[in-house]
Amino acid sequence: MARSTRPTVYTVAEHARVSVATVSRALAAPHRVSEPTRRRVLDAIDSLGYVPHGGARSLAADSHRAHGLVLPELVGPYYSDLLMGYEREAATGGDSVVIALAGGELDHIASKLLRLAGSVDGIVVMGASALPRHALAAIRDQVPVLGLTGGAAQGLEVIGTQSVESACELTRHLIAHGRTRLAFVGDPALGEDIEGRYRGFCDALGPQAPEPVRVGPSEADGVAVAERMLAGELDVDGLVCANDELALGAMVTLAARGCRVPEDVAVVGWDDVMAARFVRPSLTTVRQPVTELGATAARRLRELIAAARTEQVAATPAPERLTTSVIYRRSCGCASDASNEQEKP
Amino acid sequence: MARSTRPTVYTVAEHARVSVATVSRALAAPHRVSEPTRRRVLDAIDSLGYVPHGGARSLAADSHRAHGLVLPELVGPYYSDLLMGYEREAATGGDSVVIALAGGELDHIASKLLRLAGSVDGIVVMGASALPRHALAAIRDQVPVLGLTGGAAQGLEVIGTQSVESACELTRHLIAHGRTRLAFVGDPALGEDIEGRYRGFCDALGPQAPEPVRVGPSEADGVAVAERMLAGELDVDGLVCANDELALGAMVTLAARGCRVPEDVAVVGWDDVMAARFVRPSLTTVRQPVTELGATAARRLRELIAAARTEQVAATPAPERLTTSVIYRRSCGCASDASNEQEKP
DNA sequence: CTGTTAGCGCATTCAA
DNA sequence: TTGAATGCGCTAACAG
Repeated sequence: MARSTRPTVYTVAEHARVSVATVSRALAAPHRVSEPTRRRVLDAIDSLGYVPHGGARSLAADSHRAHGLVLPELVGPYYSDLLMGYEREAATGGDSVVIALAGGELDHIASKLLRLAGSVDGIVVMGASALPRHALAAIRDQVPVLGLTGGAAQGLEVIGTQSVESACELTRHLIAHGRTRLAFVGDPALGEDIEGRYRGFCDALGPQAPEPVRVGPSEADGVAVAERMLAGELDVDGLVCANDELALGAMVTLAARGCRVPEDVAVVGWDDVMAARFVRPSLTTVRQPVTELGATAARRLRELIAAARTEQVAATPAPERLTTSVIYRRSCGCASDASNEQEKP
Repeated sequence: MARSTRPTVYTVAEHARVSVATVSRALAAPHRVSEPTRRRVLDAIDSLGYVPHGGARSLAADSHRAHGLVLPELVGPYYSDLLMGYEREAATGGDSVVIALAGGELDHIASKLLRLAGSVDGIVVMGASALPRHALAAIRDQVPVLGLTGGAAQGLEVIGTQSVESACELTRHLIAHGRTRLAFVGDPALGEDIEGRYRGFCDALGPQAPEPVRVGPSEADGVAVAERMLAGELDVDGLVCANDELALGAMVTLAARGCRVPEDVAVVGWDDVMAARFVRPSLTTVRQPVTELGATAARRLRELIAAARTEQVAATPAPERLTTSVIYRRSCGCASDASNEQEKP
C-alpha cells in the first residue's frame, strides 16, 4: 500500500520483459501491441495487481479524465437521480465525477473550487447564482464551466428544463378553472429555475400578476405561508408553489385547519416528489426529466472540454431546455380521476 | 486552458522572484515562509490565476487527498443526505470525493473500481455485497476499503446503523398490540441492512418466525405483495417492510381495495421518507441518522488511510453502529395522536 | 528562511 | 512492433 510496495509500469515491464512504453501501450492502445506481448503484459499486470497511478496519468497525458460537479448544499429530493444520470453518462465517456458541495463560508468555497479546477477537465455548477462571482471567474479561466439549472446571469452556458412553459400552462389551467386570486409562492431570487417558474406564472396572468410571496424553499416555509393565509393576511384561492415541499407544507397545514383543498384553495407544486402521489388530495405538480438532465449536462461538458482542447469555441450548439410535463392530480381541483386512484410508481 | 497557457510553479516563482520550493511552501506551509515573501508569492499567484495541478501534486506527495465513494445504482431517498454528510466531513479533512456508481455489467465495474483505486487514497463501498468478490479484492490491496451499511461478509470493516435492535422493537410492538400473523417483506439476501432487519424481526418472534416474503425493494414490489394478500395467498395481519417504498406500495394498494390499515393489517417501514408523513394513515417507520452515517464513514476512512500510511493496523477502534429510532405513527395502529396531526418537517 | 535538485509514474516522442 | 529517453508540475530532502 505504501509507495514502495505498489507496482508501477516499471515493475510490470520488468515482469513481462518489455519496456515501460509497451506496458503503457498495452493498456491505452491494445491494437498497437502484438498479441503475445500484450498477453504477457496483461498477465504481469494482474499477477502483480498493478493499478495505474491516476495522478501520474493526468500529468503525463495532460488530461484528468474527470468532471467536477458542484452542488448546492440544499438540493431537493431529485439529487440522487440527477447524480445517477450524470455519473452514468460521464462513465460512458470514461470520465469520473468529483463532487463538491458549495455550502459553508463563501471564502472557503472559493478555494475549494480552485482545488477542484486543478483536478478535473471541466466543471458543472448547479446553483451558480449562489456562488461568489470571483470564485466562478477564477475557475472559468482554468477549465470549461457549465451551469446546471442556472448560471446564465453569471454568463455561463446553462443546461436546464422548461420552467416558463410549464408554469404558464399550470397557471392558465388554474385560471381556466375559475381561480381568480392566485399567488406564486417562492423567491425568484433564489435561483433561475424559480425565477423561470415565476415568469411563466406572470406570463399567464398578464400585467396584473401579483408579486411573488417571497419565502424559502422548505416545507416549513410552506407551513408559514398557510398560516398567513389562515390569519387572513393573504387572500388567495390558488397557490402556485416553487416546489413540492412548499406545496405540501402549505396544503397539509391548510387542510388541518379546516381550509378545504382544492375547493377553497388550489395548490400546485414542482418536482413530483414521492409524497406528491401519496398525500391526499394528491398534488398536481410538474415533473422534470431529472436523470436526463444530469446526463445532458455530462454530455455537454464533455463537448465543451473537447472543444477547449482543440481551441474551438463550440463544436455543437448548446442543448435545448429539457421538456417538462405537468402531472394533473387532485390538488388543483380539476382532475377527472377517482378519489382512490392509485398511480403506478 | 491549454498546457502551454497554464501557469505552473515555475511561472509563479519567476514572477515572484523566488524559487519553486518557496511557492510550494507558501501554499502548503505558510508559516515556513516569511511574511513579505509569502505576500509576493500570493500576489503572483492570483495575478497569474495559478491553480496547482492536482495530478502533479498527488504524484509528488504520494497522496491524492481524495476519497472514493462507491454507491449502488438504486439507492433510496436518503442518497442526498448521505452524500452531504460524507462530503462535508471529507472536505473538513481536506479531501475531495470521487463518486462511482456500481451499476452496469459486473465486468465493467471491476475496471471502474480499479481506476478509482488509482486516483484516491481510500474507498468507501456501499452495497458491497452486490459487487464481485474479485473486484473488491483487487482494490483492497491497493487502498483501504470501508463498507457502508454492508460488506462484513466480504471481510470489510463496516459502518452501519442498528438494524436488528429497531426491527426487534418494532416487531415486539406489533406483537404487544395483538398482531399474531406477521410477515417480513423484503429479501435479506439483498443487503446486510435488510438481513439485519429480518434478524431483528426473528429475534422478536422467536423460533416460529416465518420465512421472509422475498421481494425486491421497490414500491411496485410492495404493490405485488398486497395483491397476493388480497388474493388470499398471504394471510397476515401485520407487515414489517424492509423499506418505506415497499410499505407505501403495499399500504396504498391494500387501502384502495378495501382492506383497512391499520385495523385489518398493520404496516411498518424503514427510512422515514417524506411520503411516510404525508400518506394516510401516516406510516410508522425507522429513522436513521443518514447524514451522520456519511460523516462517520468519511471520518473512519480517513483514519484507515492514516493508519495505512504509518503501517499501523488500526489506530482507533471502529465506530459503533449508529443509533436509529422508531417513529410511531398511525399505520401500526397504536399511535395515540390525533388523526389530523401534523408533524414538524 | 530560501534555493537546488532529484524524482514521483506515466505517455509520448523518436529511433531502431 | 518495440525500446530508450524526455518531460509533465509538483514536493521534499538537503544545503546553504
